[in-house]
Amino acid sequence: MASIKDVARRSGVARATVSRVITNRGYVSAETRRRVEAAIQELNYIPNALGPSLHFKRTQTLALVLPDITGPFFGAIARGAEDAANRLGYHIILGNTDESDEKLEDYLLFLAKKQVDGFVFVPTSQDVPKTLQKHRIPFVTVDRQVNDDRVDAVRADSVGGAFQLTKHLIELGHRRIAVINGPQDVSTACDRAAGVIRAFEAAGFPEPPEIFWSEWSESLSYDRTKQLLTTVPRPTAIFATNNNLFVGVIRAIWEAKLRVPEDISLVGFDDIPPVVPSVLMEPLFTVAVQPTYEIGRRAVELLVARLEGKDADEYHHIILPVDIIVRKSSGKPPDMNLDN
Amino acid sequence: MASIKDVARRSGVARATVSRVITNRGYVSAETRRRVEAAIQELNYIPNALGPSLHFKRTQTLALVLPDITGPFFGAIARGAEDAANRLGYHIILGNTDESDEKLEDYLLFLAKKQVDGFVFVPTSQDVPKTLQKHRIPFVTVDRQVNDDRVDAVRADSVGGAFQLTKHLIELGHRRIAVINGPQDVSTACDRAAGVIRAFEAAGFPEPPEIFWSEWSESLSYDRTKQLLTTVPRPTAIFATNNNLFVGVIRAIWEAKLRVPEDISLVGFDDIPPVVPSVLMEPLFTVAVQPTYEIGRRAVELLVARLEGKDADEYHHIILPVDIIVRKSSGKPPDMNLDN
DNA sequence: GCATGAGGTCCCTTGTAGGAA
DNA sequence: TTTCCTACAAGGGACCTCATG
Repeated sequence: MASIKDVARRSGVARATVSRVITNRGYVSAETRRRVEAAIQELNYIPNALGPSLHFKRTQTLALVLPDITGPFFGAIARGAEDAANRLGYHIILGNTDESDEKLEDYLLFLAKKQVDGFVFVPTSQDVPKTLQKHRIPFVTVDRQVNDDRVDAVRADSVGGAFQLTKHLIELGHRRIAVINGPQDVSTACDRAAGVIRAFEAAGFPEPPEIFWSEWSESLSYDRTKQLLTTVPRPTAIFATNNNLFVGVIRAIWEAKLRVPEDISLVGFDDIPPVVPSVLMEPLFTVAVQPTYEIGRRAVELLVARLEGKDADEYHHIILPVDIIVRKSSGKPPDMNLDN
Repeated sequence: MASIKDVARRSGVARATVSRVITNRGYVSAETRRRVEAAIQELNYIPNALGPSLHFKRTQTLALVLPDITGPFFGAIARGAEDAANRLGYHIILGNTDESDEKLEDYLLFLAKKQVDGFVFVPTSQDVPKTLQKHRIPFVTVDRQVNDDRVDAVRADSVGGAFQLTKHLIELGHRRIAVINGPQDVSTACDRAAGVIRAFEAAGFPEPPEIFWSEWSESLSYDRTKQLLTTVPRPTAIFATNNNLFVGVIRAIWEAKLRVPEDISLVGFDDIPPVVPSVLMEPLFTVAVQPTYEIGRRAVELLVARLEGKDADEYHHIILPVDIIVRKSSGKPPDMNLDN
């Protein structure tokens, strides 16, 4: 690989002059510039970015570490992040944690060694990872919160989304609403539970609804829902707090041959991916949709702003609104007349 | 950020000694090692990988450049690639091209400056990108072919998949099969057309089926299918050669209120993502499924093998088999009795 | 003031050569 | 001789100072 030295020799100038040509700084005569550019062509010279990185202590590289790039939710976040990074002159290194704390710490450490300028990551626990804490590397959390306010964070309004969905069910007349939720140590699950509870309080109900905590797992959700359908009286509506859980619920409902929404109403967080047009799905699902692409985009923008020293002392929590899309999976409860 | 120099000063030894402690090479007394390790702790020292990268001309970083990380096909490829890279001690920088030649070249050039060790990319045209050709940077193409055999490549068996699907339709009795295909300058589209033609030849039919070339676009596929349904006699089966096209076909069929497979049979390349369990979809689709995760994994393994100098003169074309999953969207043609 | 060259320093780490105990 | 450690160069580039036309 040709280096700046080779170009200098070939064009008969000093290294500094080549540097001046490339960076477009300082005085360079037209003739010299021509000769240098010719040498660059002939040698197929590509400037080595490691030099400047070493010099400026900047690699123009960010790390994006999330549970799993496969799937529409984190996939779209990644795309939003990559687009923003690209626009701002950065590149993105990707890491998948599969929700493992250990894997997350591994990535953080290795990528810190590689001198990435900052991290965008989805927390796998409530704690700020040690590596970041110890080494004061800039970062932005996405999707989930950590138990420290002095961080930059971008996430969707889980509380609001859950509140709206629940309010929607309540307004339709539902009282026995079951919530199939994620793990208790993940902030999005807690927030969605909080939104449900708030909606019940706002409606003046004395008792909060039953909330089932587990993993973000389709099969656990399926099992739980099957069990739930045997209780008497049966819930008139089920709220699944993410995509995976929702699928488990749907499967169980389908198998029980219940009609939606005539026998039971369903609402969920995160939309069904649009690959299969919704026209194919009966019923069409009422959901809260998170602005995934925006989450990724805003996270990178926030991180880059911090890297460039804006608002050095302030921490930003960006909470993006979710869209409530009311479709056909939610309707009046079957026992409305009995209930009231 | 503390550097090796700071550690050396703090522990009262030379830089090289610190290096020996870190890399576990050469002679270091137990006492010196202890002192150095203490200093590393106290200073929160993280070795800067830019140093070794400069020295060894290796960054342990690969680039993955594909059309769009969003969506199940490239998403799974990315995951397979990242897992393999991680296992082999590499990291992955991600780029999205949106099928643009220009964006692809941009990424290649910028990432070459960053000294990535090699590229895995999805070609956006039949030509090997200039940057790679000129600078002899190792690379592996995935999914699509380029018009040069002297490259490493990993892809699924499009010809075979299309052959099998078509054969399946022919065996069911179909003769008027329409193929909704991608652009003529993308190898996967050509290969799938070739597979269809080969199946017709194998069956001893004099005429090949009608193949409609366009973009990988849902809406174009939708338009084309609507038009197609007005022809007399109507095709008895449609083969959509990728996911997007398939969705367009399905939409058009749905709107025309045709029954599948009673009125018309449908087969497609790439499965519908499993987020919505197939139990929800009527009918269940007959498809050729590509081993996406494997494609990504094998591509990175192949690239790393080349980087490490194995088989320096040989080029590997890895063609992975596709799974034909026969479900309910394909059946006997409605006019079977008339036709025969 | 303009245009360049020469030379050095810095960024960080590693490998080699060689000195000292 | 063996063990332990230091000094130096190299790797690629940016930038700065001086000096010289």
